[in-house]
Parts: sequence; C-alpha cells; structure tokens
Amino acid sequence: MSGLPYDITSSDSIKKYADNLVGHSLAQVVNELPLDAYKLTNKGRLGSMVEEYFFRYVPGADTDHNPDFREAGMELKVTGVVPRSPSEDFKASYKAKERLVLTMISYIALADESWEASSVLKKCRLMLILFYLYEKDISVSDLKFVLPPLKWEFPAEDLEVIRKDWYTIQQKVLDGKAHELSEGDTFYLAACRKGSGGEKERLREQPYSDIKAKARAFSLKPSYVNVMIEAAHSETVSKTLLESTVDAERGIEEIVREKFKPFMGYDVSELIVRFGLSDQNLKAKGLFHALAMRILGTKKKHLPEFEKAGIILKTIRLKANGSSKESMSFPNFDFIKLAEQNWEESDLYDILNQKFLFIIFQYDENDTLRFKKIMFWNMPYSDRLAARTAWIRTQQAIIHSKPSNFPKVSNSPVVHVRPHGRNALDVLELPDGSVFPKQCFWLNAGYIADQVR
DNA sequence: GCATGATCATGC
DNA sequence: GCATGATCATGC
Repeated sequence: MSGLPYDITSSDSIKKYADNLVGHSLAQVVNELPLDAYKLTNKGRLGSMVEEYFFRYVPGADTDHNPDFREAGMELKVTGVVPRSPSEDFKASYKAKERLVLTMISYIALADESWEASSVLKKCRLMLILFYLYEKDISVSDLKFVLPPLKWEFPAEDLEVIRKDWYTIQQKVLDGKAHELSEGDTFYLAACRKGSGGEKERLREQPYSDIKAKARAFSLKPSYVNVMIEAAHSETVSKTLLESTVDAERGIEEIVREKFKPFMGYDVSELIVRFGLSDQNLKAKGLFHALAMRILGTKKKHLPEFEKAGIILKTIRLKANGSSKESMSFPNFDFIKLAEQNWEESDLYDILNQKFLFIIFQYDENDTLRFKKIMFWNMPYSDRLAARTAWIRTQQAIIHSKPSNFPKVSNSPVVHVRPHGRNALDVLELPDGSVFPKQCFWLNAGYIADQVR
C-alpha cells in the first residue's frame, strides 16, 4: 500500500483529497514545510511543492512525458487567478492570471510526432487543476487556493480545435520557421514564450533551419483558462442523490446523513469556500440553503428525490445557547384564497404534513457558525392541531378585515403570521377590496429550538 | 416579475 | 433579548 491518504490509481480519489486544499494555503494544510518554502515568491515552484508536500507524491524520473499522477493518468496543474472587476459581466468572479503552460516544446521532437502520439496529449489529456488566488510578493506557501479543484478532460470539439492548433505549430517548425512562432497563430493551444526575455535568452535549435528559436511551451490561452474557471464554478457533483440502486436500497435518509457527516463541526465559512460559494454574495439570504444543496451534490435548488418525497429542506441557525436565531418562513398566502378554504385543503396543512430536512448550524462561544447536524422531522400531531387553531384565527382575521388579529408569537405556540413581501408596498387584496402587505405563516423560533433539542 | 428562502432592523 | 415589521439576493 502506498500509505497515501488517497488512491493514486483513482483520479476521483485524488481530486477528493485535493478538496482539502480549498480555502487554505499550503502552509495551512502541510505541517512541515521546509523553511525556505516560506520565503519563495516564485509562483512557478508552487506546483511542485503541492505535489511534494501536499500530495506527498514524487513520481520516478519522467523521461517519457507521463502525467504527474501516472497511475491515474492525470496531470496536476496549479494556476493563478485574479479577481474580475465587478463591472465585467461574467458569472465567475475570477479570471486567469496567465496562460496555462502544458509542456515544453522540443522543436526537434515535435517535427517527428503525430498529434495522437504527441507528448502534450499524452501528458495533458486529463488534468486536475488547482486555482490559487494570485497575490504579488506573497510567499508561495501562503497563497490561498480558491474554487473547487477541477478535473478537466477536453470536450471532443475542443480537442479537435487543439489538434488543428497543434498541427499549425508543427507545420511552422517543418517549414523552418520555429523562430517566427506566435501565440496568435492558433486558437486554443498556443506556443507561448518560456523564460524571461530580459536575461540572455537561451535559444533552441530547430530541425529545418539554422536560425535558433526562442524557447516555447504548449499552453492554453488565458481565454481558454477562463472557460475552465467557469467550469470549476459550475461543476455539479451529481444531479441526483441516489446514483444507483445500491444507494436506493440504503435509502434517502442514510444517503443524506452520509453526505453531511464529514462536515459536522466545520466552520461554515470554510464550507462556503470548499463548495465554491465564496465569491457569491455572502449576504444572499439563500446562502446556507445553497450550501446544503451543494453538500448534497447539486447546484440546483431542487433534488428530484426530495421533490418526489416532498421533503422540504430548511436551514436553522442556533445561537450558542441553543435557541433559534430566527423563525422559519413559508410561502406567502393569498388572503382571498385562504378565506375560502378549509383547513384540510389549505397550503399550510399540506406543508405541515410534509417531511422536513433541517440543516442545523450553531454559533460557538467564539461566534463562529458551525455545521452542527441534520435532522429529518415532521410535525407532531398535537402541534398540527395548534397550527390549525392559528390558521383558523388567521382566516377569521382576514374575513373580518382585522389583520391586527393575526396570530403572533406572543399568543400562538407553534406558528404565527408575519409580513413576507419585497417590502411594505408589496401587497395583496383582502376580501373587502383593501390591500395589505403580503403575509406568510412562520414557525415560531422558540418552537423550532424545542423541536431541534 | 415574482416566489423563495431567508436575514436584517428596530422598538419595546 | 425578543417580537414584530421590513427587506434582500437569487433563480426560474
């Protein structure tokens, strides 16, 4: 056995291990970095340091253009991103700092290769890309990794464009014009300059001309890397919860518990980074909901299994003392419709008969919000009776145009009624023709805390 | 443009 | 410190 915390033959296992880097710098996740690592500011060293100290993986001498993780057939790439300016109308809020260098070009070898047997394809067919936030003059050990690691396989159409690019570059070499290569020659794959121009350039030989050419490497253009960054943002782990009949046999509840279990006790801000939500608006009120869905493996707001089972996912923030920070809202109701319904045909009746999945967070003594646990819940019968009483009082208040009689926390033990619109001007009509701010039923914060305990 | 899933703000 | 009223970012 390798003794490594991941399976070197499995690209998925390697990727999963790489998740541990997200939100951190190398110095934060590796206990014993050599001292000089803290002084290095040459970003080019980061890739090999990640390989050596994080993956603790040092493959044998590579004379044959194998990918870094030879057994898994996957090349590791570490590349810098910088924030996009807010005005740029892109989803991702990072962009590539630079082109992504794939492998050095040997003009001599290139002349005799075919694309299918080329060193660049052999090495980079499958890549694991780690994105770090570029900062000037920062030690490489302190650079933070952002975005989820991206396991990248070129889409077939892209690979075709790249194949043509590769032949364009090769043709220039065959024409004895390696010294005239330019990044503008090609579309996705480019022959980029390698080595700084300032110092005495080390020129290279080319096979069909005596003129020496600048050292170049195969690279993906920054624009292409930006597409990869988009992909890292939007990558979906899985669309469904139950990925096999084996999962299905174990049941929704167990699978869900398993998904959340690894993150119990985690600082929520850490999870937000790990699940690629860090660059979204952290004030979005659906943030924790989005986080929960990502832990479940989807970027969407719905999971088919939850839809089918009628499971309502709700997030709860508890204070350090165990009381709930907020009451829990439901969709707003139509006054006129509610006035005409029976309890059994009401929306609230439906909701309270459904199964809930509570995702529970709690502030610790240091005011750090941590993921505490999950809980499947449905409302006990006696509490549904209390909710019915509140619903009937609400109906009476509507019928008699007395919104001030809506049940309140102070006079209703389980649910109460409160505004739920865009603002006070977001109104609906009452049966008497007047309007009133939209309202909805809320589970009392105190009641939630009791149920969670 | 509105429903959704929430959190924020304030007054008692 | 809680109850109540108000509002927000987002996705469909």
